Amino acid sequence: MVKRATIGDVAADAGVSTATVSRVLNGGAVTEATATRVWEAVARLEYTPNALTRGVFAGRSSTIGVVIRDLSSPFYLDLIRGIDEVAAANDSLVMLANTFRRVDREVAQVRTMDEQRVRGLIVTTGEATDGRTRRMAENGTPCVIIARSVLDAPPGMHSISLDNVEAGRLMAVHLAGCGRSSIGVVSSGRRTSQVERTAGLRRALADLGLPLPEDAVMVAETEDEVSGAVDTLLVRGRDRGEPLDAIVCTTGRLTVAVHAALTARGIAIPGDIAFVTMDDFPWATALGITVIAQPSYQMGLKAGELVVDRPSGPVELVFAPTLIARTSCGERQKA
Amino acid sequence: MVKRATIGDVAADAGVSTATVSRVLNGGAVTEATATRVWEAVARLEYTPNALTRGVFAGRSSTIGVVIRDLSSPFYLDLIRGIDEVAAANDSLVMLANTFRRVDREVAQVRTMDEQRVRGLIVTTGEATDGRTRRMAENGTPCVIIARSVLDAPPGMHSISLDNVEAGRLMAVHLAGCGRSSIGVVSSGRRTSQVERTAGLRRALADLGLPLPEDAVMVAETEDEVSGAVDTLLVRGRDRGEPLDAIVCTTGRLTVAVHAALTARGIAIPGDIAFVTMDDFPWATALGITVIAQPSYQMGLKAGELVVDRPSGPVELVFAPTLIARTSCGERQKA
DNA sequence: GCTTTGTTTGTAACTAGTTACAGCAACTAG
DNA sequence: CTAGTTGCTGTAACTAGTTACAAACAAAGC
Repeated sequence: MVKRATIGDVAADAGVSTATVSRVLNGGAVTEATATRVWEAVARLEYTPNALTRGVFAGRSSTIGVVIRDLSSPFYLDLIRGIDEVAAANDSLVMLANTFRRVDREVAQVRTMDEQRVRGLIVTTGEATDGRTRRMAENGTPCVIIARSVLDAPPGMHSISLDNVEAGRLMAVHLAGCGRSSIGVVSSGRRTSQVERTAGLRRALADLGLPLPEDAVMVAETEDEVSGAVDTLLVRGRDRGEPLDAIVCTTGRLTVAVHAALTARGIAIPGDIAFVTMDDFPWATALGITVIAQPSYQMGLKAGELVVDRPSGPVELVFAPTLIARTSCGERQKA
Repeated sequence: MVKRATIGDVAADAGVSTATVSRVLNGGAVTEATATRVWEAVARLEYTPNALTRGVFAGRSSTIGVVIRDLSSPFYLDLIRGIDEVAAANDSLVMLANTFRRVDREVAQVRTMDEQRVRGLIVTTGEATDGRTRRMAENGTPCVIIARSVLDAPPGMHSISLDNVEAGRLMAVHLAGCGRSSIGVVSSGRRTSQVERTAGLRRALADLGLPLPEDAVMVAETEDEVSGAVDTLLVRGRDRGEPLDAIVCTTGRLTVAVHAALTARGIAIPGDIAFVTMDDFPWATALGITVIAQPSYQMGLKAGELVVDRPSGPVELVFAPTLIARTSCGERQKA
C-alpha cells in the first residue's frame, strides 16, 4: 500500500515551506518560479489535497447532504438531479442517504449529516428531525425542508413544497370537465401533503356541486394495500347508488399499483373509470395517463441554490403543479 | 450564529481532559462516574462530533463514494439502493455524483471523491478514470468498477458486471422460440456492454440458423436518434426482402423511446413486431414488455460489501441475466 | 510500611492542512 | 546612504479530534 503524498512531501520536494505550497494551491502571492516548482512537485508526487483536513479548518465540508424518504420515487430522482446540477456547478458533491420511509433511519441519517458538517442539508420531509435541523440552521448549516412547510423557521431554514391544494383543485376541475361525478381517492397516508391534496380536491368538488364523502377516500400505506383499497372504494360507490366513474391517486408512489388493481379487475380506463394521479413519469405518455406534474427538477435546483447562496432569512417556496391531460379521463384528443 | 460545542467544551464542562472525553465517546477505560459526567456534558452542550476531524486522523472518511453515469436509469437507482443498504448497515453514508454521461465530469467527480478520501469508490464505468482508480486502490481505497471488466486489476480494485453475451443469447433463444426470424437491433453505443450483448445475440442467432446482418444493428446515442434508427431498420428489412418481425433494444435507457417509435408508426406489439429490451422496470408488467433483467440491487449490495469488507486481492464478479417473459414477443400466455 | 500491580487520567504529540505575523530582501524615494 | 514601502517566504499557532506515554492513585501482597 502506497502512502499518499501530503502537503509536507510536496513542500520538501519543491524545497519550500508548506505555507508556500498552500498559497500556490489556493492562489496566494507567490513568485512564478516558485509556483512552477511547486506544481512540478505536485505532479511528480501525484498529490491530491485532503478535503477532510480543509473541511476541519473551514469548519464545514464542501458537500451537500440530501436525506430522501424513498429513493424509488421518480419525483425524488429528479429532485436529486436538480441538486446535483447545482452541486457540480459549485465544485461540490451530493452526500445521499435514503431513509426507506423509516423514522429511526431518518434520525440517524440526519445526525450523520450533521457530524459530516455538510455545507447544507436538504431533507424530505424531516418531521422527526425538526429539532436537529433547526439547530443546524442556527449553527450556520442551511437546511432545506422539501414537501413540508416549516412554522417559525429560524434564519437559514427554508422550505420548498408544492401547492397541494391547487393540485387537488386541478384534479377536480379536470374530472368534472370530463363529465365524471362519482370519485374515489387512494391516498398514501396522513402526512400533510396527502391531506392537503385531498382537501383541495374535496373543496373544489364541492364548489362544483359534487361532494366527496369521507368514505370515498382510502388510505393505502404500501403497494400491497392498494388492491384492497380499490375494492373497498368500488363497493362503497355501488352501495351508495353512485358507482365510481373516476379514481384519483394522491401519490406517484402508488400509481403502478392503482393502475394494476384497475386493469386486473378488467376495468377499462377511461371507458369504465377515469384515472388521474400525481407526478409525471416517462411511461405516462405511452399509457395515456393524465397526471399532475410537480416541477421536481426545478425544486431540486432551488434547494441547491438555497444551500449555496445562503440567504439570511428563512425562505418559503411553493411551486405550482400543472395538469398534463392525456387520455385516462376520457379527454377529447386533438387530431 | 451559535458556535458548535467541541470536545474541548465538553471536557471543560465535565471537568476532565479531552482525552477522557474521547475515551468515553469511543469506549476506552473510564470510571462509570466519569463517563456519566461526560455524557451529561455531551447532552447539555448538544455536542455532535466532527466526522471530518475523525477522518483526518483515520486517514480516510467513513462515506462511500459512488459515481454514476446516468441517474435517470432505473438500473442505477436500484444499484444505489443496494449500496445504500450496506452503507446504512455500517454507519456509513453514500456520497453520490452524477456524470451526466460526460467524460470531463467523470474525471472531475472521481478526483473529488479521491480528495474526499472516501472509504471506497464505486464507479460506472470509469473508462476515463482508470489510472486514478488504480492509484486509489494502491493507496488503500477499494474501487469497484461497475459494468466494465478490468484487465490486470491491482489488489483492492474490483469489477462487477453482467454476463452480456448470455443476455444476448437469452434474447435470441426467446425470439426464435416465438417464431421470429428477422430481427433488428437498437443499441446505445459502442461501449463494451453494448457490443457484447449484440455479439451474444448474433452468435446465438447464427447457431439457430438465423444470421443477423451487420446493417440490422443501429446505434442511437440519444433518445432523439431512436425514431430515425427504427425507421432505418424497418426500411432495410423491407429492402432485404425480410420485413422485420422483431426489435431488440440493448439498453434500458432507450426502452421508452423505442416503444414510442413503434407505437407512433401504428405498429402492433407483438402482432406486427416482437419487442425485447434490457432491464426490468415497474411498468413493464402493465405494458406486457418482455425484458432481460439485471440483478441490479444485488449488484449494489455486492459493490457495497467489497468496499466494506476490503478483500485483499482483486475480485471480479459476473452476474447472470434472467429473461422475464411477458407478452411483447407473442408468448403463449398461461391461463 | 513498602513494593508491586492495575486502573484511571492528563500531557503532549500527532493527523494534514490554513493563515496571522514576522522577517528579509529588493526596490524606490528623499 | 538611509528610510520606507512592497513582495515573497517561513515560523508557528491554529482547526478538532485521537492516542502513546507517563504520572497519579488505590488496593493487594509481603
